[in-house]
Amino acid sequence: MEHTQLPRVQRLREAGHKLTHARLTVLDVLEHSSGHLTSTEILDRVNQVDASIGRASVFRCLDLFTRMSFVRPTYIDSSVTPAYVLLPDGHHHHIICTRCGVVIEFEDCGLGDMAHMLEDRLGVKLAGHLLEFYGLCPACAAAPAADSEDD
Amino acid sequence: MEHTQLPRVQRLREAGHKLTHARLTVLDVLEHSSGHLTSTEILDRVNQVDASIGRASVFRCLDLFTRMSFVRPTYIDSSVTPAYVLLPDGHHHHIICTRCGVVIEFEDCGLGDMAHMLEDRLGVKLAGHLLEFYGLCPACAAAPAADSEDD
DNA sequence: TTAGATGCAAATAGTTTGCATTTGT
DNA sequence: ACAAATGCAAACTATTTGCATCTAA
Repeated sequence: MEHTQLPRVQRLREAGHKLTHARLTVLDVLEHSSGHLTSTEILDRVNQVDASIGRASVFRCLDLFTRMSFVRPTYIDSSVTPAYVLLPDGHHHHIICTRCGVVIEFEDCGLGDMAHMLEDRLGVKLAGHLLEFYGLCPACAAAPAADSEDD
Repeated sequence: MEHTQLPRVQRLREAGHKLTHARLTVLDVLEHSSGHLTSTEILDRVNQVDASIGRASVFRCLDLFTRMSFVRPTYIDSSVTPAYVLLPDGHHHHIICTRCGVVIEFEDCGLGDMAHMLEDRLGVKLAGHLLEFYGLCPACAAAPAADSEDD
């Protein structure tokens, strides 16, 4: 299992954190994910890769990564467990299919402008944003409806 | 304890839900809050008002209210428990101050256009979206830095 | 070498469920 | 009156902690 040496790894090191196997593995799992995983899913995938990594360590990683802004726990639906959204350096956001769960990423978002307008109008100083659309992916949109929709 | 007869109560009734004491109390607590409370805080306040209301009912209310879009569970910081943010009637989004945690709501978002463009371009069918900006509220932006920005 | 990080498993929290009873309509 | 909702308490799930050991630097 090779751990892609992305900037995040550098950031970890520069912040004085050891580049341990557990951390690299969790990071790897996150970076190879759709961008949205619950703690349970992460736990699961990490253990698939290396069953010797303890649950506690995974949570500790998640906590560290949240603190380092690698990731942000979010509530997508009313589920009990938060989804950890990997905060990308670049600006790509996603569309989550509410039926099959597929995540479609897109980069172009006009939010830079919007952010500036908000800063201007509200006096805030914005640093980042999270944009997610919910709906049906092309496949599910084409498939015959199975349940009621909500707007 | 009088329960302010806001539209939400009507909405409950119209959706065919009974206006029970538990529901009205939880709603009341939410509506008299700063706008974001954790389940534990809600539980707590509800019991302060009426200790006979069970925890389960509070969770059931929270669930119902989430489903009715009265409230949205959100992660403000990396805390374990979600904060239930009371959603105003209109379609709106928010800016979360990463320093003091205040939530500033705004309504105007050009996402309708963006959504249409995405539907067109990607073949998806969008139903909703979540937009959150992170940054500093006017007060925090103005205040002298108190601690390091990054750990 | 040495402090920081880990894994384990037990302890805690947070949330849900089943069911008899109560309550809103 | 009747179905929906409740309260209780037990069942569950998710997360954290203490501590001896291990490992990255």
